Parts: sequence; C-alpha cells; structure tokens
Amino acid sequence: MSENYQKISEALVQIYSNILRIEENELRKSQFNNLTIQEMHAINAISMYDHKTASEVAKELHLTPGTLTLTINRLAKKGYVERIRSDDDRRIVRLGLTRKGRVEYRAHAAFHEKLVKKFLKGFNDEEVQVIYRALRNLEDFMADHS
Amino acid sequence: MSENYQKISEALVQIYSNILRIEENELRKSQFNNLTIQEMHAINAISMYDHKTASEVAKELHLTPGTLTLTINRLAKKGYVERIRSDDDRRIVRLGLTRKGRVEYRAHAAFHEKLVKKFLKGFNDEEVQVIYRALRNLEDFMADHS
DNA sequence: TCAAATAATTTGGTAATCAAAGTATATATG
DNA sequence: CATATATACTTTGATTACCAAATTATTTGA
Repeated sequence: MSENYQKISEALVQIYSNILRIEENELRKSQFNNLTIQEMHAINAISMYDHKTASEVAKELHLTPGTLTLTINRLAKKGYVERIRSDDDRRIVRLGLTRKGRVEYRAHAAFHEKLVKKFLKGFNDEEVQVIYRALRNLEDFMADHS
Repeated sequence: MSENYQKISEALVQIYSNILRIEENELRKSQFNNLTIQEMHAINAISMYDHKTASEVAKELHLTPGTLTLTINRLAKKGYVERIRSDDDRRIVRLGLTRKGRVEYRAHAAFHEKLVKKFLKGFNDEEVQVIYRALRNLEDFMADHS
C-alpha cells in the first residue's frame, strides 16, 4: 500500500507537470499554431454557441476583466472570436466563436476525448466507478482548500 | 458508461484547472508567502540533499538555463537556495537548499501528501491498483505525444 | 597548444498577468 | 426626474516569467 502510494504520488506529479506541455506541442503541430495555450483555453471557455458575457468567461478562467479584454482583443484580431454587443444592456459584451474558432474548439475537444479514452481504456463499468470516485475525492480536497 | 465518461472528462478539466490555484492559495496563507508558485516548484526540483547541477534542474523543470539562472538568483536572495561551485569542474554549479529551503520543501511535501491521501481515501488495495493503472494509462498517453 | 565543446550567466525582448483608473450605461432613490 | 451609485467593460502602467542569442569561464580533445 505505501509503495503504491509512492508510485501514485509520483505519477500525479508527472502527469500534472507534463500535460500542459503536451497540449502545447500538439497545438504547435496543428494548423492553429498561431495560438498560445491560454488563447486556446479562452476559446474553450467561450464554447460553441453559449454567447457568455465577458465577465462570465473571465470568472471561469480566473482572470481579471482587464486581462480578458486583452485576450479577446488578440483572439478577435486573429479571427477566432467575435464580440456581440447586447441590445437590452449595452454595457454587456457577449462572446462568440467564429467559424474558425469553432473548428479549433472541435480540434481541442477531439484531443481531450482521446486523452480521456486512453485514461479509461481497459476498465469495466465498476472499475470506471472507482476511478470516478477517486476524482471526486480530489474535487472535495480542492473544495476544502478554496 | 458514456454518461460516466462525460463526468470524468469534466472532473479532469476541473481538477487540472484548479489545482495550481489552490497550491498558490495555500502558499499565500503559509509562512512562505514571499515565494511564487514557480519558485516553490524550483525548490521542489532542487530537492533535499541531491546537489543537482543547474542544468539538471533546468531540464527537470523544462526551463532554459537562462531562466533557471534568474530563478536561482531570486531564491538565493530570498535565502532558500545556495550555489555550490564544483571543485572538479569549475564551470558547474550545484544547487542545494538552505535550512529555510528545506523547511519549505517539507511543508510542500506535506501538502502534497494530504492531497494523495484524500485522493485514495476509502479504497481497498485492489481498487488502488485500478486507480494506479488509470494513471499509467495517462502516462502512456503523454509518452505517445512527446 | 589551441579549437571546439560545455556550463552557466547576461541581455534584450515578448506573453500574460494584475491593480487601479477611466468610460459608458443602467438602476435606484430622494 | 435628476443624480448618485452600481455595473460591465476597457485602458494604462506596472511586474513576472519566460525564451533566444550573445557572452564568459572552463574543460576536453585533436
């Protein structure tokens, strides 16, 4: 058990410290290599057809409104995102993906799906439940420390 | 199953995008609140008594030598790390933690241990094996994409 | 011996971020 | 209904973390 604990601890660190870099590698090799990782994550948070407000997206990404404005400026200039002024409250900016933005969104979703498939490969339903419970434990841990 | 898949996929994203922030929160609340997260990770990579070279640590952290030099400068000034010139090859700088650095190292290790304990809470040996296999799947995925 | 290689540092530039001030619009109250 | 306050976003002026390339010191090898 304690030996397993050690291995699991190391695996978690390894996974955590490498996954971002791998996402970045994939991005560099793809047709979207003019995007940075955080721009990609912003596209992801904006999501396909929700038209969330700038504030909502900023909150989701844990960014200040000012930082989000700058990110959206860049993404708009690169043609991935568009601002949609709300008519009923003209202070609000809603965000949408362009066609190009949606293509990138799907590409990233596909990468993520491959990752999850590999993660769960070779397990039956009962075992998947065990894995899910472990992840919920981690979510509880995070909730306790927020 | 596909419903589980969805939940697991979302949990992974949640965990991934929040864990760094939580580490940062803990750090802010601790006695080491003059450290940034990456400085803390550098302390971790330097580790207790290994006296690794600067190059080795840079590689481990996936940083260029120049960036590591700057990080070490800051950590030395703050009193966590010391440079040890090697006598047999005077180009080489070995890195060690000061007493203060070792205290911080242990504090972070304790945090990490709490996390892993919570992750594995309530599982028997067999179930822990399942979880470990899933993590190895992820490591395989990363190896395939490196 | 001295050219090439190696280890670290320095320098110049860019990304991403925040805090605080500013602008435009909406809401609430006296 | 006028105006003070609140809200949503943007702008500005920093700081931090990072990289690439040039530099310095030292070692190795031909």
